[in-house]
Amino acid sequence: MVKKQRSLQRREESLSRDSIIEASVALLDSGGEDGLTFRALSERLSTGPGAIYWHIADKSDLLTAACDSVVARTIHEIVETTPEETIRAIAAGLFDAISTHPWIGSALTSAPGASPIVRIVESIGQQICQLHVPETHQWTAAGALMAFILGVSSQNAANGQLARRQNLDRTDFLEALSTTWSQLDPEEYPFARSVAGRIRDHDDRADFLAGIDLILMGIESMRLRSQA
Amino acid sequence: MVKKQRSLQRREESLSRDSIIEASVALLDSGGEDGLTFRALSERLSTGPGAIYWHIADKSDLLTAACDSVVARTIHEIVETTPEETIRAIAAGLFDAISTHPWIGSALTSAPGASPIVRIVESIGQQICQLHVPETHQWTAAGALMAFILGVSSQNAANGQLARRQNLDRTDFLEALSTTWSQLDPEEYPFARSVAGRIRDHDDRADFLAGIDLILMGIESMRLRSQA
DNA sequence: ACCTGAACACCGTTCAAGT
DNA sequence: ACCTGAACACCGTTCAAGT
Repeated sequence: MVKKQRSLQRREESLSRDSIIEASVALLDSGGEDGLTFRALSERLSTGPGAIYWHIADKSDLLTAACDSVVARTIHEIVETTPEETIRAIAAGLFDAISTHPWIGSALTSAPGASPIVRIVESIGQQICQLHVPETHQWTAAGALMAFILGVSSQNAANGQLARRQNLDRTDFLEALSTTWSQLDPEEYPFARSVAGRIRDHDDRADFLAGIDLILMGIESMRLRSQA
Repeated sequence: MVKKQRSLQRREESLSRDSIIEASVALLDSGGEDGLTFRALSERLSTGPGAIYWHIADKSDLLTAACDSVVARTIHEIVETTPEETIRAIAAGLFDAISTHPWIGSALTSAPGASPIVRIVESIGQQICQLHVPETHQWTAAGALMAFILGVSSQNAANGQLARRQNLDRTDFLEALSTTWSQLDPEEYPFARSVAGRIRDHDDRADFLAGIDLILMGIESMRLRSQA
């Protein structure tokens, strides 16, 4: 009879916004942006495509909600220490999350002002306040950090997706990119050629965190200057 | 007979990669990302949808090519002065270009390593070299600037598109965003609430350029530190 | 109130057939 | 070599009809 109760409960698990979002995240993770389809989704949830529209407005709503669920979890896991360290932790957490769920990158930039963005702004902004950045500069500092984090992370995720589409691993992909850049016209592309070698064996994540430190240094300079 | 020659010439203008890209940019500008369709494109070029595939690999190729044509034009227009000023000019030029052609933002992030990105890296990198940033840090500096420029510009463009979709102008949109943020839960979102007012009448472009200065300050700190 | 699934109006892409 | 346009295999979304 335990069995009976179990299967009864299971059948009572009706369609809900949360279960739809959970299934969407799974589909996006396994099949990328193209993997999320109302047909694939309804099949996975053993229902019809129309049923989903009772709980979700449209595909954009669905994508933002899926995005928000991952962002919320990521930010929730951050352990707060010093402001600088916490900002680095937020940055690294989002970088890794976007790396594992590459679809987040593009979903975030097409949902400005929506809840996932607000979560990120908030978590960064609270640390900016604790750094004693004057009120008039807080938005500049938080906005710059957020844009940088999302910008680099999305770019990195896009690299990974491109590599996967070409059936290469990360090393082979960077190798190929490095080779292409090193063969560019020396007259027109001296810089790209000169950094081509460095690209081959660089660590995107370390570079990213170095960029964060760069901005933190800039924020410190700004703070000092505005005090003078 | 002049007339005859003219119309003859005009008919001889057959389909070419360039004319396809030009038409694509026009469609993207007027109808956004959804406006670019092989059917709409072939109609505009008075041909069949299949004809386009003779000159272009697929839609992704088409989007990257359209993107590249705008980026190339933008970078070409930059007048070189001091390294810092030139970097600001590149940044402002790209910000404005992405503002006018909002579809560039998402197209750029989904085409990593492709020619438009290389153009941008190159133009920024050349200035970084002139700032006497040590070789080992050049890629970090150029990469950080690029990510920031593309990140903020895309975000800004996405804001504009969202506003347009809601039939609001920029002021009304920021007004609405500010109101939403000011009504957030004070316990959970103190920062977003506190900057809500500042968002209403801020200048995205000025904020963006302030962010660029922030990063330039960070690069200067990095350079000084690595010399010591 | 919530779900079903056929139907509608689209897509990108292919390909035999033309010139 | 280049173009045509019908056809294929999909989409997101709607909506009468069910429970």
